[in-house]
Amino acid sequence: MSAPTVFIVEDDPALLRGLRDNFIGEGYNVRTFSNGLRAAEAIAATAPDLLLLDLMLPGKSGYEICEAARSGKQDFPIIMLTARGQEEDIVRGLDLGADDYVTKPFGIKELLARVKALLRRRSKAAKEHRFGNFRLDLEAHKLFKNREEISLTAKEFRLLEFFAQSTGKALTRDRILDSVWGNEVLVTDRSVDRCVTTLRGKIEADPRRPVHIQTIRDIGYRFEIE
Amino acid sequence: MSAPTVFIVEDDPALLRGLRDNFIGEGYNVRTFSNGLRAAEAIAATAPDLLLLDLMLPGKSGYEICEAARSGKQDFPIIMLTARGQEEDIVRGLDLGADDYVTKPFGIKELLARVKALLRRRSKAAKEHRFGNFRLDLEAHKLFKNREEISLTAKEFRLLEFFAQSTGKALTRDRILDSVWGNEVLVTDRSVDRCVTTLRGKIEADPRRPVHIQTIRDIGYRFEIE
DNA sequence: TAGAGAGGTAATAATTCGGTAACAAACCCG
DNA sequence: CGGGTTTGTTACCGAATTATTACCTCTCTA
Repeated sequence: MSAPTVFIVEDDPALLRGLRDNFIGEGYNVRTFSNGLRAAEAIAATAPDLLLLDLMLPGKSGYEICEAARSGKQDFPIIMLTARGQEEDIVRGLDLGADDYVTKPFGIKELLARVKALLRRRSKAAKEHRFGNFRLDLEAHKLFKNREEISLTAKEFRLLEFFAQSTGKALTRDRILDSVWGNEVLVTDRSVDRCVTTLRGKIEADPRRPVHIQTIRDIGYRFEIE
Repeated sequence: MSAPTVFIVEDDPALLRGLRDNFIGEGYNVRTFSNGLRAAEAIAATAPDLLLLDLMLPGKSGYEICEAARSGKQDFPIIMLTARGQEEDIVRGLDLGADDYVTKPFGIKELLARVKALLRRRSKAAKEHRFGNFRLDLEAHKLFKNREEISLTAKEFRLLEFFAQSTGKALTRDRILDSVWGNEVLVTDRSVDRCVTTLRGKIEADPRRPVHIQTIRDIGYRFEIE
């Protein structure tokens, strides 16, 4: 797993350098910007894993960047940097979808801790899914029941992965086909059913009474952790 | 949609009262605790939507509460309250799974903004309708009476959804047929009645005296929250 | 208070939907 | 190529849902 990429947007050169050095020292990949417009472009091109954002910026305000980032498909955590006492700014920033903020002057340790917490939250979920006494390891591309490995075909794996990341939500067959089968146009609804059947055979104690993959008649399926 | 419930754990009585008043003023449901043990019990019994947690507590430390809450199945945001300058505490708290912290003394507006941001993040996805002590979860495609799930057929669900999003309005059978049945032209008015009957059986305490689905003679029906 | 019209509902019938077995096509290895 | 595996399709069955019919009840009005 490669180090997370952090974008830092800050117009005070001294502070920017200090931040960069510290983050690099912690092993992050860092890109720095002192201009809001540039930052916005870069973000649009490739989303960072986390954004550290000064609110007062030349070029484009932190608010705009924050808003733009949130309105798109990208979803990465944002930490705002503000001067002390700008409560209104804070409220507005959090309203726009920032995840956290730090007031200047701040302790670097505190900031690094917050960054770490946000990144951990994020990445923890991405590596594996747990349900019942199963563990779906996305990195290894394997499913375990307790310690024992259960072999899955590629389709089954992708279906299960999709289910797991949509836990608790009703999913129509169309939605499932879109996400799991993609644009292989030639596929019927019943293919989903069939794949569900085989999956159930592997992960349900009693496939007649499924616990994890529940069918919602007339709608589709819903995956439950237990 | 009912107000979120916030638990506040704080041993300074003056501060606790101030917090409670402010949160109630914002329309939250509030439960306060000055003792860690009590708080932990209450949390185990019913999870709040958000927890405001002082770290230094009699009975049981904030860390323990935080850890316990995180290790269980419950997943609600936690905001820690700390005295200024306890950076180590902050790091540890965030590591244990807290989502945010505020250092005392803090501005109440700032705190409220953080609370709002965390709750919004959480509830963003959860589309639902509430009425009486029912909750219709559109995403999961489930109906709950308090904690208990009530099973609905697809038609019943769509009918109820339509009712819920037209709360308080008189609805003719034609209108209902259009919206819920769509263009399946072959359907009689009485099918609506029939479906209403079964729905009433599931959500009305006394179906003879319906509270939620009221009939308007000569017109149709009207859905009421209570 | 009787009668008419409207809604409620039980019973029944029709229909639709999902599960799955069996077969076929595609794919993937060597 | 050729066997094995995966994946998709078809067809059929059983179960659940849903519509209809018919009858009953209630309410409003004259």
